[in-house]
Amino acid sequence: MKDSKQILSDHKVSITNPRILVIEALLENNNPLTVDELQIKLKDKVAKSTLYRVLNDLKKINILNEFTNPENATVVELLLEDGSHHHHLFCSDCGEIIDIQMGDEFEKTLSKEIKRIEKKFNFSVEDHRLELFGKCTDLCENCS
Amino acid sequence: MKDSKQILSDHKVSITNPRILVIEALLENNNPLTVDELQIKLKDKVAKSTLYRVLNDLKKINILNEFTNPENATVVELLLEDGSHHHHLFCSDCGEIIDIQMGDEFEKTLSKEIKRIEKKFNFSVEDHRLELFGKCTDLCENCS
DNA sequence: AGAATAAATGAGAATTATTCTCATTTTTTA
DNA sequence: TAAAAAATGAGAATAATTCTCATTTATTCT
Repeated sequence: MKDSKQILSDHKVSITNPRILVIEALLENNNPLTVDELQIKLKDKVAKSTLYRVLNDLKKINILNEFTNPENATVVELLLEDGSHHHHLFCSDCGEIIDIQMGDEFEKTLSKEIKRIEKKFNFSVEDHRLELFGKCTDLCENCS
Repeated sequence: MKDSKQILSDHKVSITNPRILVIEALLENNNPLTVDELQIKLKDKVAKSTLYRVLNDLKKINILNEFTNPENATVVELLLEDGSHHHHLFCSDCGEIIDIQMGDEFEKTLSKEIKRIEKKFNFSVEDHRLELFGKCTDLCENCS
């Protein structure tokens, strides 16, 4: 597992306990967590206000990805290596969020389409996000 | 323009002034609106609590699509015809949100990938959403 | 059409998520 | 290791959304 202190010093921000704990909580999970879930994991270790502040700090140094689940709750995940472009799969039964990688063919076709959209709307597209919604069929204990 | 009363009666819900006003406000715009923008449009016509209630009513009858913009503000749009599958393009300068249609090739490649993902994660994928983020290059008056 | 019933509304209170304030503590600087 | 700078915790403040309940509006049933 990556070293949270190293991550912080690499990004030239001070190394504090709350930051270490938040990063470690996020590293423990392979998949994204809602702020709620994170709060529970860090109960009695990091104050709520500090948790939000630390999340904003991590956003500022560009190692935190923030988005919302289908219920519009905020979800966060660490983004450590640049080469890890991925998307998300949401289960509407148990709420689990899974990181997925799409094949090269998909990303290539998407790039082509993006070029078309850029011309059509005179836009410069800098990033994209794909979300898949469904149900995890009887794999997980939450889904009866 | 579609008739808001017709829409409501088609869905067997009672026809009330606030509902008509909300639907008309949404019909006026071709593109999605944040709840904020909608609130401003309906100022002094529909109470805030009623606006939220009506939005929930429209969600229940499946004619409202709700999502969030990159700042996590809630965005809504009417979904009237079933055949209008589309995605969204967000401008980070002016906040505009534009409906976009992707070409057939893209949607076909995506379907293939989705099948692969379904097998890999033992999931049943029911829906998907693609979001593109960028800047509208000097087309709109908000973007200097 | 009109009375009775059911549903929806408005105003503001309650709730929830997030940000802010400020006195204290921790980290960094040198 | 002392001084300066930055971060923290606790709770207050703010913002978005939902809830409550008395009143109004729409629907149903003759």
